[in-house]
Amino acid sequence: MTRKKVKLAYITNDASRKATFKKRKKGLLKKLAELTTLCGIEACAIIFNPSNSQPDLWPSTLGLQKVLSKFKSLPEMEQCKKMVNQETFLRDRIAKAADQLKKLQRENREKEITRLMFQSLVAGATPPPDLNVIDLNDLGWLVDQKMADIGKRMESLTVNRSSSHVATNEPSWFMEMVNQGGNDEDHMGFNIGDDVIQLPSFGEYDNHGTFWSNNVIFP
Amino acid sequence: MTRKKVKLAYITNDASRKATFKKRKKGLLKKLAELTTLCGIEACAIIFNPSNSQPDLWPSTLGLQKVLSKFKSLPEMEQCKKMVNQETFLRDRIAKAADQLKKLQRENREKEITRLMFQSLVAGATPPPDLNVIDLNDLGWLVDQKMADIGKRMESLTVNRSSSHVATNEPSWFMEMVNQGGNDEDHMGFNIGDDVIQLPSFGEYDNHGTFWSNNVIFP
DNA sequence: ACCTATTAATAATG
DNA sequence: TCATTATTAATAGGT
Repeated sequence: MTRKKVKLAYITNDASRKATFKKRKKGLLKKLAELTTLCGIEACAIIFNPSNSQPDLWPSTLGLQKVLSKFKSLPEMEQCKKMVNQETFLRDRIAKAADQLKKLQRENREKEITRLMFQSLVAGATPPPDLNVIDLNDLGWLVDQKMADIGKRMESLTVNRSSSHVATNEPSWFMEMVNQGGNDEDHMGFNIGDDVIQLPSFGEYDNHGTFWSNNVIFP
Repeated sequence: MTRKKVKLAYITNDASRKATFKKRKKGLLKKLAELTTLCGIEACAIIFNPSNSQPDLWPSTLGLQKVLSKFKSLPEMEQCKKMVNQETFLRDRIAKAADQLKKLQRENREKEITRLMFQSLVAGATPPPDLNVIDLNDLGWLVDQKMADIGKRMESLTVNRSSSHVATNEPSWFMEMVNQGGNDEDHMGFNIGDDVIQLPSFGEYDNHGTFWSNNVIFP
């Protein structure tokens, strides 16, 4: 979980696997200790270690025995309830990944349409060749949104012309376009001659009730 | 582990404890699943849940039984070896905390003496009233160090007078004093009239073999 | 339940 | 192996 996002798969390299095992076992047992302390519960763990023949146990043998006997004293039916198995975990993980994928796809779609919009604004630019109905719909929606934002902005400027403080109801994407400072990463842009036009990123701050077509495409 | 550093103690508030239990149990089991996958080992956990009577188990009952029987089949002696108990964890944690305390105390000492040094440099400043022998020793040592650094810096400037690139053997604390840009936090300073003099922070970059008295005071 | 600021865990490296 | 550091993951408190 650092320097690199680790793939959840058996680590084939012996040294790495051993090192990871050591670190993660330590971290896991620490977590378990914290859980029992924080929540005042009983719990135990048995971790077999192929290179040691003896398993790592937590908590001490006595505590472990206590938990085990308590567990064994439960009727079988009770033991099976509330069971958490690998399948549950995998389903959970897949669902999460799918959610994130969907979110990213929506973001990408938004950025793509935004790029289209600005591309279309450039005088003499070749029109994007392959716009289908869905693209055009989204593009139209986005343009409407932006125009509305600009309208609000103008109104705000008119109303607050004499006041010195910044109006609070400005669309943030507009502010981002105005304030071009800061880091250039993640920004889209295009060139006209030697001028670079910075486009806003329309990220998290652009939450005007998104209604993108890929809500349908990726339900 | 966020928004606030949590104290490792039983959570008395019922709702908080329940929420924490839920979150942490989930995290713990995820870690356990990862450990088994990454390292190709067998492990299990039993977590009793006071509000549910049924314990949370991992992995599925079958896997758990397998691990348990494997464990029970070991001779008692083997079971006890490699045992990790709460005392070990507490000792570990205490040792770690003590180390960090020591480190911080050393850093504080260093900053304090540095502050003294610069205070003493101000013309007409009232001399700090309660300097004992140890303080004076450290102060003298620090002054010697800084003078040596300054000497090196001057030499470096003399040697490299005509070259345009920055000499690499400059003491970093000196560079920090010269380059006053960036954030002001963590810097010490004092005023003369309306001028603010920024002092360097002597943090991690000031590792000229520190030899502070609190090495003795806090062994 | 979800969010995000913050702390904790840890992969890679020396 | 141990320490460091850059990065990701877990999660406390709040909505």
